[in-house]
Amino acid sequence: MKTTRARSITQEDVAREVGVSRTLVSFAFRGAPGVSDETKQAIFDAAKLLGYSHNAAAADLARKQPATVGLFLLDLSNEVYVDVFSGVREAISPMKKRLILSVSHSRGSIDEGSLSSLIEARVGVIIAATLLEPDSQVQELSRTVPLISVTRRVEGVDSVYSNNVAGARAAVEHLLRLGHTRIAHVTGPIHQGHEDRRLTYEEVIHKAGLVPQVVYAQDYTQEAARQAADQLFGALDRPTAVFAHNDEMALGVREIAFVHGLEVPRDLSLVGYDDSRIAKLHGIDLTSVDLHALELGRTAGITALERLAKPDFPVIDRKLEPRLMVRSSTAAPAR
Amino acid sequence: MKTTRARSITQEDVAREVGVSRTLVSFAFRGAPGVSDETKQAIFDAAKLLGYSHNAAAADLARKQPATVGLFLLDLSNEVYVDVFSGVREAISPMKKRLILSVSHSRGSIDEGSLSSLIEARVGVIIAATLLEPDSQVQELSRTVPLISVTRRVEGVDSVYSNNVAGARAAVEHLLRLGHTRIAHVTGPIHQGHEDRRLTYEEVIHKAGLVPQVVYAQDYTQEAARQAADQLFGALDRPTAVFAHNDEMALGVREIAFVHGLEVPRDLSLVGYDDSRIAKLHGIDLTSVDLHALELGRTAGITALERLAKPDFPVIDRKLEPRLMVRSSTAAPAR
DNA sequence: ATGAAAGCGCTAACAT
DNA sequence: ATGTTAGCGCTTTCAT
Repeated sequence: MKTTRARSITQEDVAREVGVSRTLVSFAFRGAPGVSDETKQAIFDAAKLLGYSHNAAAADLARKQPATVGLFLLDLSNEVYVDVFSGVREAISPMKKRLILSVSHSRGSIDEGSLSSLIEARVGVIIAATLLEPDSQVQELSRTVPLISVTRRVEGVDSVYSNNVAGARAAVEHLLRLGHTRIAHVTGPIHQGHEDRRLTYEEVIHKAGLVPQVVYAQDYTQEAARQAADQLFGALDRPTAVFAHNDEMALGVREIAFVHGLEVPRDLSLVGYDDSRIAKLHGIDLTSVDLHALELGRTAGITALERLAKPDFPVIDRKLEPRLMVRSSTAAPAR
Repeated sequence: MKTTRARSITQEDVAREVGVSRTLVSFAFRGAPGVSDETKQAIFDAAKLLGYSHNAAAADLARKQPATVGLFLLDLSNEVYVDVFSGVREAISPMKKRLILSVSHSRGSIDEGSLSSLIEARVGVIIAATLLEPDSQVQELSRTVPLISVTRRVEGVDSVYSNNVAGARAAVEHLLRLGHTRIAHVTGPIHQGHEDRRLTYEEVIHKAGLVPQVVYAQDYTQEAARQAADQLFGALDRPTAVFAHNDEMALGVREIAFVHGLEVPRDLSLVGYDDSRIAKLHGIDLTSVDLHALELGRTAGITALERLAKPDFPVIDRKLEPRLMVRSSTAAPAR
């Protein structure tokens, strides 16, 4: 039943069928002015008849400047990135830009291939959420292709991000206010540009006259957090509260705490970050910092469009303010 | 600080720099035989020096048959599709195929654009999870480009799917065995090829001498389910158990049940479908049918590769068997 | 091992 | 309103 797909139907074929030049066909398909309604209709009819479909690769090649936005996402199983995607698409789809997606292969370490696949696709601009590379590499990349860094501010590079210092501060202060004195922080490996939450945690804890306790997981996923947090709950003076780098990690901590017989919030207060849908579920009710991922995506999309239009515009820097969402995963420590 | 990006560096530039023909450069980059190690090295060096990067659009155009796999995903906020993605990539990445992603715009209705964007990108094969179009349209599409339908069997089209009849039967029979007599089913709109779960539910319920109660939500999302299931819990003889089309919808039902003051499983037993990570969380513990989404993706990836290699091979049909995962969201009804 | 040359399907001046 | 023409950057016979 498979028909042989020899040579594909081209605009030339359509032109011949209608009896016009290929230019008209090209014009018609791009809605360019200067084609009579009559011929336009004839062209569309013939195209449908012949089964013509536009060849984006050829068009991209012929066109001088690319009409494509590349979106790099770190990890699809973290809902934040799905939200960023939705936001970007929302912002971009009204324009006639194509959006091509690239998802990182590695969840906690540096990833080369995903970015270069975008570059090879000759996108006009790359929106990247989240880059783990050091600033210098990001800056270098942005010299090759216009780049919008999302969820992370990079000096000299268009950046759309959330105020992580404010978010982390709100989270930790919330726990302090509840009366916790042994508050741990669970995070991923150290990467430049991703230290605000941890550093703020350490600072606030210090200022309160307490001792910070940071656990580094292998990456930023639920699984890694679960594994890393295990050590936390074996000791006698285990923490009574944990501030996790993100909701996924908070969920991992929550699972392993349960394995140790600890209930949230009775035995352990837990704060996440991202305010994902899961955090809001009854039975999870995770206190979390909302960084407005969808809005981050929208803003990044708009920024990308602006950058595409004005390559020489000064560096754009957009910071959103997060919001602590208090739920029942946090409470005063048992005494 | 933005440097002007005039004309991009081409193989021609590299060739000139090294003092060879562009053929050699092309050969070198594709690892084609017939280039001395010496010149190959010189070419790579020059490429790096000039900042050359391969142009995929141009290559695709010049190459006769495309080396790209297109993947269509219905909804990224449903973890099943993220798993399918992971599986597909896992299967495909060892080969040198590129993978391009397209995510549906509409979550519960038919979506034209996303598929055509894949066709316009001239992919060699499309893996689609999940297509909502009627069989006839899917079959027609598969005549344009080789198509692998995932999570749904379509006659005459390569299909990789799970046995939904067995899965739904296991789910409903589990509830019957617990003693439930008022079991409702919450699902999305009626689409050809997506009725196995509902039909099986109805059949099993009927055979048990009970009355089926089906609620149709606007699409297959948590939000839609929440909204649609509201009516379920107002009535006096409300169901004591709900079998949802998927985990997302089950979660939606769970939330609205809670709003009505119902606890799971005390007042309501709940069965989902997909066995996503959320289902496994402590506090959620959702009984669910595992359809092995990751494996579905892997299998689809392999199938796509096979189809690419042998366009005229007979239609491939691969069915996986699901598994009911019983957790504490289901219990005997209160009496 | 290396090179010359044709052409992939399309866009975009530039003509008419 | 319509047609002519010259590429875009690459792959790929076919020569040498």
